[in-house]
Amino acid sequence: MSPRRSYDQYCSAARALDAVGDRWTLLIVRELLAGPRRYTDLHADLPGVSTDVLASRLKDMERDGLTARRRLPPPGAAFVYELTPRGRDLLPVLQALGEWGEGELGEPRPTDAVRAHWFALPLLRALEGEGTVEVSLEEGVFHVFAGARSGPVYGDGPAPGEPDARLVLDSATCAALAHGEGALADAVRGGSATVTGDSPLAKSLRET
Amino acid sequence: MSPRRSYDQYCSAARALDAVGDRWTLLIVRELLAGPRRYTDLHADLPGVSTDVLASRLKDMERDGLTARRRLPPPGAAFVYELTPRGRDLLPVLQALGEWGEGELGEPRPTDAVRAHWFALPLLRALEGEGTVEVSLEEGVFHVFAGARSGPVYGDGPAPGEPDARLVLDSATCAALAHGEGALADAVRGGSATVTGDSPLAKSLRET
DNA sequence: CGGCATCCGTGACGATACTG
DNA sequence: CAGTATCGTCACGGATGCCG
Repeated sequence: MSPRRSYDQYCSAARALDAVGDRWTLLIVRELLAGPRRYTDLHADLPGVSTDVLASRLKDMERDGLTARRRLPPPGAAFVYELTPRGRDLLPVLQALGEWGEGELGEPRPTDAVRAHWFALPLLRALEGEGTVEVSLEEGVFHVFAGARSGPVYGDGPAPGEPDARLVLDSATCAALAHGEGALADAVRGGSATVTGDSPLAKSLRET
Repeated sequence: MSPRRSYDQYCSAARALDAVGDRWTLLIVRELLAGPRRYTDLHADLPGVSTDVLASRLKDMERDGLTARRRLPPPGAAFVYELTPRGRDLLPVLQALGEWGEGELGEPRPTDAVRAHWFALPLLRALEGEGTVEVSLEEGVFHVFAGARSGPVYGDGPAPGEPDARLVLDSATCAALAHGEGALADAVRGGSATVTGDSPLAKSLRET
């Protein structure tokens, strides 16, 4: 079960760490920000987590109101885990961590796992406006819902329906995007990125 | 030593958790945001941490560039630990955690430790402008440096020198401040808070 | 006395195997 | 597919000891 080991400090940050400070918990939230996921999918996208720890965390998170367990309607009646609004509110925490962590990211190490939708978190900060953007990296395709107020924040694979903009670039450019001003415009000019679409969002992307 | 257990994921949030995801690490950062502290002071303000874990975390954090160990000039030549700029950049992470954690804070539990300067983190977000504010709670006195770009972000005890504003309130009001609009103005009107000072910062406090 | 290092019991973690 | 069971290992928390 969860932190029966509380810090026992009357401090909101310590209370937050009581709930999400355990190993893997925030990474599970990162996965669920992509929408409802099955146990096996979570396990596949969290290399290194053991089955019992994943099961234990999911129980804790449900008890603490971060996630809900729901049975999918047939066919394919499986269980999925999804974030509650309270759990979704952890997005700023993950963004702050991600922003800080970009300073340590560097090049991928040989031992590093990579998933395309992990680039969604830093990309989200760089996006102004609202709309759906589909992003194609060599590592795979994902999509982000900029400005979404409920439901998934991003997702794996192509966007459901026609996106407001399509982005084709390499992962290095995608990582650089979160950092700088004009990085995308420069990348487009340099040929290492392509923006497709005529929505306001696509236009603003070309100018950023 | 530190996370010899890396998540091994090419993701900036996971990298951040590699560095600061260990138990106690972020709470040590919270303490050091108040300025340089000695080992014994850290141990006193982090009830529950064992001596060896504290020593180990401080070593890890120094190795990872989050903190520096410095010898104080005589008299009283002791070692102090302080944040590097890189470590200070974790402030947004702690603020995001603190903001989220306020939803779980509630009333102090009998087992909870309390330190006055733990209220500085949520208060900082509520402060517009720049300047020094001295805050007096029943639990003690602390001060915050709003808009500080280097050096400590807050501190225990009275402000060094004359603050731009003085605040007298109870901890419940202080906790409520971070949440709402006009909370401080209402508290002043209701008599549960007092603002002293004629600086622009004090004026803006009275109006917020 | 401040600043750790050592020892020890308990619990959390990671890997594998197994079951409904 | 979705976990539970088992087990070895390591991290944590508490106490105590050492050393300047």
